[in-house]
Amino acid sequence: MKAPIDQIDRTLLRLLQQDGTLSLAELADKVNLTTTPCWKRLKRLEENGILRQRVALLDPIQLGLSFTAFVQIKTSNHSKEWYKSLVEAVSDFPEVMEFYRMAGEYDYMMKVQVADMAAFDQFYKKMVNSIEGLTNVTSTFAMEPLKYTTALPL
Amino acid sequence: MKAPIDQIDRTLLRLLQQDGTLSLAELADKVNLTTTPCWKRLKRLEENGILRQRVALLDPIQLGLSFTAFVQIKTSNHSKEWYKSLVEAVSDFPEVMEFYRMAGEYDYMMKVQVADMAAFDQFYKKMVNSIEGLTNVTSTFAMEPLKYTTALPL
DNA sequence: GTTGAAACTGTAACGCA
DNA sequence: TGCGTTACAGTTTCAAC
Repeated sequence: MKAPIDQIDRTLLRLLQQDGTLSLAELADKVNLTTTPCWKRLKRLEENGILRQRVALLDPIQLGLSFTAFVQIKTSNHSKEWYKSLVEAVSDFPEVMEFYRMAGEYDYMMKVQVADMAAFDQFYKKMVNSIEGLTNVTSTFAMEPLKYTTALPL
Repeated sequence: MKAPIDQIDRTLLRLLQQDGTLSLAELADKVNLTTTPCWKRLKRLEENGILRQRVALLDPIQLGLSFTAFVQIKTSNHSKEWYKSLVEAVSDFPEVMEFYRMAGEYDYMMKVQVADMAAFDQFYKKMVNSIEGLTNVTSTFAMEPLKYTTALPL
């Protein structure tokens, strides 16, 4: 069940997180296997959830969603119930692309992707109004994206 | 050359950024087209760079890379040359998954993905030593990832 | 790890509105 | 110009070796 990941698996993962269109034959070739054993490895990686999903990445600029904001939150309520409702509420916003519970001064941080400042303002009001118990909310804005990758450093 | 994106295109993009394994026939079915026109739309979206790439998303936990840090940077050097060398140097670190020039107190922010605090410390030293002109570097750490998606809110 | 065969997919030429 | 029909080549999937 819990088969360890060897070098070949890692290479396959590295290749696929860079280019998900690689065919089985191409992948097999790059790791010096034939298609079947390569295919079995991929199946296993999918079953184990190491290969979580395959997705298309889109261009935020051409789609008019190039405004990135980071919202940091402080709260005085640290109960489990409040936490659960917060996570649910925030996760339901499609504009929130990342959300973390943080160490340090702020309790939570989220990355928000929207069209422009006006759209962010709308989002902000919507969010703050729908969540009780926030003692401090502060936003910072990205002026220019310099790097974005989904590839883990394997 | 610059064909506008209609509702069908948007639906295709929305579907593919959620699940990149959908076949042409499935996609065509969901937007009430046959495969050929659907295929032509996808080709056009790829050519225009709206559909930028297809990738596999991996599980950071199983790969032992579940430590997320945000590093914020201030600089006194705002020359173009320094900026260029900074962007290049930082982008070359595979641990840096996101990097932004920011408005507000800090000039730059990056998201760093590594194994653990020890690995982060190593990365931190490596980075700070390889970049001149940083007047202030501060790091905050994620204790728990609550949401992560690559899907733009279309 | 290999072979090979069946099912499915992507690709493109061709007509039709 | 955009869509549908059809056919062919390439790919994935998987059983048997």
